[in-house]
Amino acid sequence: MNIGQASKASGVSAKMIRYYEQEGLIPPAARSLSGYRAYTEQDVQRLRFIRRARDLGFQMDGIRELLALWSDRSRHSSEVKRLALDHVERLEARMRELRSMADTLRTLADCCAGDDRPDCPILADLGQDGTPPAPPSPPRLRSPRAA
Amino acid sequence: MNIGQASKASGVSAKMIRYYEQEGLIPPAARSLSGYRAYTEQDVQRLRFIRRARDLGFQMDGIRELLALWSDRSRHSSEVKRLALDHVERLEARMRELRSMADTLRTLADCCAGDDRPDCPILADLGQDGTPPAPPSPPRLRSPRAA
DNA sequence: CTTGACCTTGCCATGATGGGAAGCCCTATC
DNA sequence: GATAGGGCTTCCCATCATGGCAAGGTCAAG
Repeated sequence: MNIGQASKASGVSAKMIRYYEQEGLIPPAARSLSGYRAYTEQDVQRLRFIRRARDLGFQMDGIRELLALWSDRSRHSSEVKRLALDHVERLEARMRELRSMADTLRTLADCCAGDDRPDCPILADLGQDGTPPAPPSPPRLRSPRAA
Repeated sequence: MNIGQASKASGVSAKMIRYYEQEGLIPPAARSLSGYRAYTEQDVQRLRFIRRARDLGFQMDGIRELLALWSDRSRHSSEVKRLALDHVERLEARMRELRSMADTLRTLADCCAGDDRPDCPILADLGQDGTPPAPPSPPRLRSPRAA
């Protein structure tokens, strides 16, 4: 099977197949006399594994570890599980970051009239020194003593 | 104010300040006789604006638009709001992607014993052909007519 | 004047991916 | 057998935002 067929069969672009080979994620492919890379069903299976892992948000290093465990018949499933759960934690940490951004922005947008006037708490906030939008802060009372 | 001070005051690294200048996000800084960049409070404020926007997950293009609106005194707040809400949508779309990955992985991990045996549904799933773990699909009936 | 901290520019690297060029190979069709 | 079109090869470049490093100029304090 040439690289084009392997690409279609695995869902990994030919470009990425060559890249994975270069990075050692897959062994160097066999070559035909004319230098074309030749793939077996087994190779394609490995590529599919990589694609599935990538779809789950793993990156090269994580995929490398998964592949190592995959081909290690004396592995302990606890190792795989730990890798997976660690990754779930990373994903969830990232989600929390995004949630925080989205919440902040949504709150600001809720305070924005969204009409044809220029006044906008979103820009006002971005242009401000501090970090938070506007806590309770009853805008400047008479005596700034307790500020 | 030299770039170091501006960096500290804005929370943007000197490296990034130069990069933003090169990319046109901020105007070319004034220069001292010896070629050092010189910043005013106003410049620092613009840098802080950029940093805050970046912290909210905007990238250069979005920041560029926000900056344009920021310095456009005839802007309509509706434009700003639209930008903000569009970005909230992008953030939430990304969160949904991550959620889906995490859920899939969590489900697989839940099915994994996590002991010292090698059997592991996580690896088994990654090594599989199809995308989902196991739909109903009663594998190959007698007549593939209707396939 | 020396030292050390700061600034300058320029180049390189990241991670995963795509684009494109120049050139070779294979197959089908005439 | 020649030609056309598509697939393959390698190599280089670009992304986006960021950091690192190196060589050299500048400044302030001692």
